[in-house]
Amino acid sequence: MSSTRSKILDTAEEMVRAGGYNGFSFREIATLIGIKSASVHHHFPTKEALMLEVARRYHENFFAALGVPKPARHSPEVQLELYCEVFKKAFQSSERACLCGVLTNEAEQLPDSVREVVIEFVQANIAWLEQALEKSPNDLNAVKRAELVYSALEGAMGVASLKQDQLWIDRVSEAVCLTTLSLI
Amino acid sequence: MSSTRSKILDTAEEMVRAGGYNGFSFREIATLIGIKSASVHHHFPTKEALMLEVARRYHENFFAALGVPKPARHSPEVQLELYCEVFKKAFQSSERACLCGVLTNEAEQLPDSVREVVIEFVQANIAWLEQALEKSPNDLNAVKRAELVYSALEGAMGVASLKQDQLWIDRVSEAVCLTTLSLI
DNA sequence: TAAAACCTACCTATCAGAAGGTAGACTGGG
DNA sequence: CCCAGTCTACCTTCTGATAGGTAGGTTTTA
Repeated sequence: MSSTRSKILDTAEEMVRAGGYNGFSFREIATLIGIKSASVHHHFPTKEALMLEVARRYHENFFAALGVPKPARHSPEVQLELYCEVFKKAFQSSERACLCGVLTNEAEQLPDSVREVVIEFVQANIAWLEQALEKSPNDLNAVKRAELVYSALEGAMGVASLKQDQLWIDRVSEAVCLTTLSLI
Repeated sequence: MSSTRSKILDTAEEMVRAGGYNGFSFREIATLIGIKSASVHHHFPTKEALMLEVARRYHENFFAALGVPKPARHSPEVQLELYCEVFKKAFQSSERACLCGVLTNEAEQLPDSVREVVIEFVQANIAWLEQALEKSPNDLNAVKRAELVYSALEGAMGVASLKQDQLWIDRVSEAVCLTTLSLI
């Protein structure tokens, strides 16, 4: 409940989403929240530990917003729209790309533990989408559809943050909803 | 001509694709090609100048592989498959994500000049796809289709490099070709 | 044609600043 | 008193960048 601790996590998340793992420093976080870098080390001993907790928290929040897929209760259309909504909200919260999307594009230089968390995020997304879309009538199997949807939204979020244009996500979301579920 | 110069560009490109703009240094490039960092500065005075030339070269090579879209001569299907092929080849060349895709996810911390080159790359891709797809029968307009295709392939390339799995691009390419052109 | 001037590509040495991280001391509330 | 939270002070390593020098080739000019 230490408010400093969550301020550190908030600031770190924003900075990673702005410039990646190599784009933030203990000193800068400290300055932004008005403490010294040694105090940040008190809460998170290493950069890897801090990054790890930021990534885990992001994962949790993301899937909390998403909920459990309910293929029995909601149509694929409805669930796909919900999925797109969560990406839109994630973007709106800071006008920046997905934390794990950013980390994905630095994978090779990431500490192993962080890369694993990112991979888990991807797999959790695919699993969610597979369940949500499995009943849609389509000659593409659920895995391929899921991977397309996830790739498209991550890509769209990156471009939206590059161009500072929320409409990119809106248009790609619309296109993804229309095309993904429209095959015979 | 100067082989050192192109070695620097090659090495820098690989390092950026591995870890972004903040993921490479003059010293590391120099060490990898067997010279001193001051000699890298002789060829490229600043990091921004080096990054700029790497990005411009990548843009050129990418569109050289793509060629000019020929909507009169080739069907949208054929051209979309060609487009996916170029992404596949770009991945295969180093098992890494698209240079501009990586830079997209660091946009905020990039020098302005570099960010502009990245934005131009995105716009050139959309323009190419719009031309290639404009004749496809579809109730989605060409812009939305183009943005979906580009977002999906950039996203897929990121995940493919994260998971070191070329099949991600193959599957997303297949899905994108099937769904994008299949509406009434 | 020979000397002077210049250019290219590298080098050594160095800088100031920022990075991640550590040790030890201070402070205020339970 | 204890201890979480913060501080000062510092270390080492790396960063982008600069100054100045050297060897060798080319170009200009007297």
